[in-house]
Amino acid sequence: MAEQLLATKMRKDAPARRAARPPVDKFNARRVELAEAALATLAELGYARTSLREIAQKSEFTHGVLHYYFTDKFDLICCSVRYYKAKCVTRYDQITATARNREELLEGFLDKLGETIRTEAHMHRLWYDLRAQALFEGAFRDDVTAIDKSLEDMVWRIMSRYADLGGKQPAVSPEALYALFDGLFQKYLLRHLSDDDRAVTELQAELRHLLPMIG
Amino acid sequence: MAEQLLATKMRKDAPARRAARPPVDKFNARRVELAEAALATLAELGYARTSLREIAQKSEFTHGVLHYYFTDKFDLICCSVRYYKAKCVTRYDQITATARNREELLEGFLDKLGETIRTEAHMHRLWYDLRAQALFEGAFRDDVTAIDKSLEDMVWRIMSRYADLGGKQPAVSPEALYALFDGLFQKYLLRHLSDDDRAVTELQAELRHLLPMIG
DNA sequence: CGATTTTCTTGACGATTGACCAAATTTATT
DNA sequence: AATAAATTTGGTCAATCGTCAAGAAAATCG
Repeated sequence: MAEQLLATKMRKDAPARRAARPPVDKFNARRVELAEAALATLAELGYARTSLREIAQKSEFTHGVLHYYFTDKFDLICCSVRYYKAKCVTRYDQITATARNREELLEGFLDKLGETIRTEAHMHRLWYDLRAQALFEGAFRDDVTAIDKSLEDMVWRIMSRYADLGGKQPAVSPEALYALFDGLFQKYLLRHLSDDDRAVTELQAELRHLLPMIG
Repeated sequence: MAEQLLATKMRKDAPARRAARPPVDKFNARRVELAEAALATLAELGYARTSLREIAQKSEFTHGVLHYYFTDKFDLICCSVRYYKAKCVTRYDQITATARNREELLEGFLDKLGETIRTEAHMHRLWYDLRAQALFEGAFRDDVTAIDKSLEDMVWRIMSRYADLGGKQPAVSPEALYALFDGLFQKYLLRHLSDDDRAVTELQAELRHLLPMIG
């Protein structure tokens, strides 16, 4: 899972012993544990109201330990964002790989989409929050851009397979397709979080109507 | 311009004299003035780092006056958001009304689009920031949803006219069209703010290729 | 077991925040 | 001009922020 990318802070004595086996990435394991607490806090409160003390409270440690594992708040949040990425981009791969016809792929995709918007709405809103922060804070831009690309690829894999199962080619570019999906998802996520019970169903209906037109 | 919508706080003696002519909305005029300062601050710093003192510093007043015209920070920001709306949604109406053929409309639209993303990038990123905040803070949701609808209508007016000039009908729903435009704009705005000089040109190229396919 | 290192807690710091208020000032009314 | 009302100032308040350092606790090792 490319833990190496998460290690932006090194323990002081790391270079001394390179082959020390068991505790090699106990350090990084704890970083990931704290990053998870950070993600949970960010998803609940949003970037603007997330403090280090709140994050620590969601973990099993006190606030001081965050500065032992991370150089500062940016380091922690960037680590969280990178960790977040890995959990998202393979969400539909199983369906894409196993679906045997267009119907199966479409309905499998819409099911999974509905499930994630219902059960992980807070994580999705966090993504849109962080992407907006990247418009202001340059420190987030590389990570956000990379995640955007991963999501674009993910959407393209689904659409390519869908078109392929119909012997067609997608009628739009990968970036236009992702823009469309992303824009729709964002809109219906807001409706869902506003307690609109029809939001998920109508998003699925919109996509069910849209996909056959695209590929 | 429906200033009434901006008046969420009333002066104490307002009900006493209804027909008092000149100072009727001097109160609201100052609210708007402060809302403009708030918008400028939000566009520069983002929601997360915008404080009342920073806003006051961008105005010609001190921070205490904000609590004279607004009940609290939410009241001020909501007022700013409503004020923001009026400035955006008519941006392309002139071109839509005067264009005499598809080419003229398309190029006029793309010109205006390029101009606004270049000169008003900070205001655009503020919009995406506030829309993300609405995912967390219910107090923003009604205003954000209303603005989203206004923007959807704006995009639909352009597309309808464009299709009409070609004797066609738009091939997608208004919401799908807006989702597509919004998603693309958001992506290229990030690129533009990341000092990617090709961002605006490539956004225009993408849309130049896309519009003829839609209507 | 004792020594050493790693990990974690605790409390403090300077700065900043939104909110609030009394007094000073300006503007309008009589 | 005198009075009243509206507006603005500037300071205070309690709360909270990120950061840091000193030392307790736990783990590791000779």
